[in-house]
Amino acid sequence: MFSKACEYGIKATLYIAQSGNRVSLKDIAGAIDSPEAFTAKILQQLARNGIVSSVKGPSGGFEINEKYLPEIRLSHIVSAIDGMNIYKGCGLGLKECNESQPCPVHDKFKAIRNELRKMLEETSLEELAIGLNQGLTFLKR
Amino acid sequence: MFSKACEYGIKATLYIAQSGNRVSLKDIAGAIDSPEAFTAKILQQLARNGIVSSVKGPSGGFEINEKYLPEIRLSHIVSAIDGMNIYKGCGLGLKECNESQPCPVHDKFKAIRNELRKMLEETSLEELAIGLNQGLTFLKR
DNA sequence: AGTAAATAAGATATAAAGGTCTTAATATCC
DNA sequence: GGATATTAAGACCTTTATATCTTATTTACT
Repeated sequence: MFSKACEYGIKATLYIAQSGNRVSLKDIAGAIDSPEAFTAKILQQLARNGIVSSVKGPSGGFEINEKYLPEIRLSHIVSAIDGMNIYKGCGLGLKECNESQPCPVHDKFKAIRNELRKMLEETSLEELAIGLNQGLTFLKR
Repeated sequence: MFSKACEYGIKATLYIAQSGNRVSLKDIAGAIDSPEAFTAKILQQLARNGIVSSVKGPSGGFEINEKYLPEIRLSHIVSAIDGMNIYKGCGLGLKECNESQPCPVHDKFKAIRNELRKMLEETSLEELAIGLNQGLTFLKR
């Protein structure tokens, strides 16, 4: 469904959100069981997109402004990393595919993709962090 | 959503279904605008899985037994080519993820994936071929 | 100021997906 | 039986995604 980068991105952001304070790359990679250097790349990308902020130097790391936390949705992370590919683009790979000249599965795909989009747009980091903090959900296994 | 191979596989099978008789690789690749040699690979895979049958030699090609046509679902093609990855596997890439120890998006993903599965299992080639034959839907653009 | 601890950025390496090429096998037609 | 048209199979090439390594840059602390 998502790229590996996007999976790591979501998990990393969730870990930062759930921790409530600044955390180091090493902590993040450890907590979500991801390759450290690759995770760094993804966090840089998220930082450039304003989803997390990074602090250099000793006791540096990544953090999320408490104030913005409730507004961050999964859709923000996904589009920062995977772009809009999931939302648009034909399910069968046609260069163009729309209501007037659709591929054979156009309507059926559209319905499902809309569900997915809706879900990603409605799900906030804050909401997901609750289950994590209660020990009901997990970022690695 | 699907691999390129799977996209070509669906389009190729649809073209064969819609044509109603035996068609050559060249015809198929032309009709769905796909690389010929790569399409051949995919058709071989579909033939091994019994979804299409192939005939060698002059006037050979690929065909689908009329009798089985109404029973072929998108899910058959997808699982023949992409395997079960779409159905199972954690949305965030956890090695294990289930009701008792789920990832933070487990339930939300599950709902959408079930929709997708349902759609693929319920959609028959025959059904999709109708729109194609009526010129309402397209396999290339 | 100097040192150490962190992230940033760019170059490089590896693996997987996507795609091509060559040779073999099979069937048709003369 | 030989020539030709087709698919089958396997080796190979190319591109993209995944991952690592190296060298800045920034900041805290002494």
